[in-house]
Amino acid sequence: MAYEELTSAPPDMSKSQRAYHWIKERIAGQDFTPGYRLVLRSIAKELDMSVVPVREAIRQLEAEGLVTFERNVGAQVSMVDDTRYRASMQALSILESAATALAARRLTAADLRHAREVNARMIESLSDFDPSAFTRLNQEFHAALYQKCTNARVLELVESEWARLAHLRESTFSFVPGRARQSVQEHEHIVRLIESGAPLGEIEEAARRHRSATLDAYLIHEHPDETPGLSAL
Amino acid sequence: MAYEELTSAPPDMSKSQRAYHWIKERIAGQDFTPGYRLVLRSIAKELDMSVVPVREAIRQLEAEGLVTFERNVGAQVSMVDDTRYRASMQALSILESAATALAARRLTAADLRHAREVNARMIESLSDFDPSAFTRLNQEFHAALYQKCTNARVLELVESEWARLAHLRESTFSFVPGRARQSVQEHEHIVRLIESGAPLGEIEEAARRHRSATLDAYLIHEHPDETPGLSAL
DNA sequence: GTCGTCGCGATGATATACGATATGAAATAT
DNA sequence: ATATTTCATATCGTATATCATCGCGACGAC
Repeated sequence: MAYEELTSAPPDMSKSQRAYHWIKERIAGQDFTPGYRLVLRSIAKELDMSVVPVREAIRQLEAEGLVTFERNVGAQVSMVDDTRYRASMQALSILESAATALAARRLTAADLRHAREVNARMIESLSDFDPSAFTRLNQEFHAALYQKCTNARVLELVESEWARLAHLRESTFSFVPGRARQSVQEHEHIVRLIESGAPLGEIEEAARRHRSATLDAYLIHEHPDETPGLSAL
Repeated sequence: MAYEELTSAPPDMSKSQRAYHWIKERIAGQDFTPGYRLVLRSIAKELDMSVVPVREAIRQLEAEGLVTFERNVGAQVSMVDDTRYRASMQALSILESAATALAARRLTAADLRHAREVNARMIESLSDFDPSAFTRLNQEFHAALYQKCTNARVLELVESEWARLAHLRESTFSFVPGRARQSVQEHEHIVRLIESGAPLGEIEEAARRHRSATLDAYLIHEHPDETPGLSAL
């Protein structure tokens, strides 16, 4: 295991919280991939603490859905079968579009400029064949739009859902030819709607359609046999 | 503390899970009201176990937002200030309306009949001046509509948000004169929409408007000074 | 050769013990 | 009289130790 103290230290952090963040980062960073077994004693040893704080950390992660715990067997990074992936995506779609609408009226000209700039860099990342950058920028773009959501709880839910999908962020766009470019156009469309002061309902609908289209593209590409339109709504 | 073994026992349940459910029920049942301090030792003693499982349980509840933990101080049932209450209500509104739409096509004639029956009992509870029954039936009605939601994740989120609001279930309807009756009518309207195979978008919108109206009624009644329409969307 | 059983090692689950920290009340100084 | 310090107590945080359970492989019976 290469890096160690990257998480460095808010020195006043309980061990259980340190464990929590450490594991979470490892999952997000794909060091621990779905199915990876989290062994209490090993992690405790690695972090130089006892097993109790580690247990707590893992329980928290379980409550967030990143980790699955089976009694007397142990914990592992959540497997994401296709059904769950779709479900989570749709939940994210519902929540994020609402958050975007709730944030729309608060976005300043500067915010919109920033969003457009990110979107422009997404186009560059396409020419550079850099899917990883594309994914990162995509998240940044969306965050820019929903960040100022007036409803703190909805914001929390959106971010928690994002975290849950983190391990497979990479996979979506790169697989579906043409979808990325279309996505960038839809982004511009949403920005225009916000800019023009369109009704919130319209903004929400556009944001949701955008996510649904992504999911549909994925589904059609991965499961051409199934009836499409699963992401209806 | 009066009752004890109501939770009775799936006898094969880990102590930490037992603690988890026990505390959760107490919160839902208003034995532990917001602000109540959860003392590890006391709970452990009460449940005849050590503090470790109790800690774990409380951490889980914290992750769900029912409990707040402060380091070296302890845990207490989450305070719900007004801002949070509204935020959670709105989140519920967004999620539940989506869940209802996602369930609509799966509801059978029997399901709809059941929903109507519950709604009828709500009217009775009004003549009986039984707000507690009204509240319970209200939840039952809504559950009947969203229960068959095709998206398991969205269903989870809805129920988690419900739990989070559980401690103040009682308070909403009884306070706002006339709202209850109007609510029952809106219920009937939603059932009709589902029955007639209306577009999902329309069903979702109706369900959301229904919840928003409830929240608005509450806000106007409790905070007549503020600008209404906060629940916009 | 296959199936079942027994036992051992790995790992989780829980208990107990001790140290750390916060909170509030009493004591003291100004 | 008030502010500040001290100290006692309640409570949490973590480590260590023990018990329970699971999974797997060896062995033996059929």
